[in-house]
Amino acid sequence: MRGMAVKELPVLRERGVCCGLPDVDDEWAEQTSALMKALADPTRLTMIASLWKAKAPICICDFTAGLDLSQPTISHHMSKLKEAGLVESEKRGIWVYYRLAGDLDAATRQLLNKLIA
Amino acid sequence: MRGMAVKELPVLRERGVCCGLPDVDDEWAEQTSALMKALADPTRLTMIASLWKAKAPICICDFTAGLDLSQPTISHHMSKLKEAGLVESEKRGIWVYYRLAGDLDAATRQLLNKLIA
DNA sequence: ACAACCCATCGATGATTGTCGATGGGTTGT
DNA sequence: ACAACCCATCGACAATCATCGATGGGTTGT
Repeated sequence: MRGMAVKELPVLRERGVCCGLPDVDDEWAEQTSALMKALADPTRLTMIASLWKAKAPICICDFTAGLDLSQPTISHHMSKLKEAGLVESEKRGIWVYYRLAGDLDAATRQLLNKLIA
Repeated sequence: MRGMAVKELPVLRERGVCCGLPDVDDEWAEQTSALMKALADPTRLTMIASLWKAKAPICICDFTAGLDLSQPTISHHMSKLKEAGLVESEKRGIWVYYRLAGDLDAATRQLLNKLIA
């Protein structure tokens, strides 16, 4: 049975004619790629993983102190995660705490679970 | 119990001092973000989803015909997926067929499963 | 041999992105 | 009131990226 599918690949085939592709929803692709973009950076992944593991809000000052990047850059990355709907923020005095968004849909949660755990 | 963690967020806190962040492996972040980058495009996501659903090799000419992009662009995207280790290619006559990589690790497979299904 | 076709690569271009310094609003302690 | 601190935003800059036209190697049918 090994390699059976490979053998069935047509060597002769009418030129200029395409068979159908499986249906893939454009909107799904657009939304999902937006989520992937939000996670397509080591710093943002580290932030998300930290919040995931901590299971508690984390002051952004801790990221600024712990990650080797400037404060505006840290703020910028967190802003992207917020824009993607992955995190929420809460101001306490002069500090701002971030946590995973409470209304994360189950699919995204399972995705992060596979990704991080 | 609701909101308990929030109430415990410190309003007073020694300035200039950071608590520890959860351990997040740098190498994990780097590798995972590379995978996310490969998936952070609607066209590439559509390609991966098509191959996933088809469970069979697909001629790249079908992508060129089905997706509204130039042939070099399609080739470029598929090349990125190949570089990321997500797909393999095989030449049959004048056609090139692509399929999901056979040596995809279980974690990546589960990830794609959550992502697509 | 030749024309037609598939596909990868190259070079160019406009858009997006990651990063930082500078700035300013908001809060706290003196 | 004032100084010190946290943080978001702005402007700038280099790097990366998505896209396309042009080109060329490889394959097939005439």
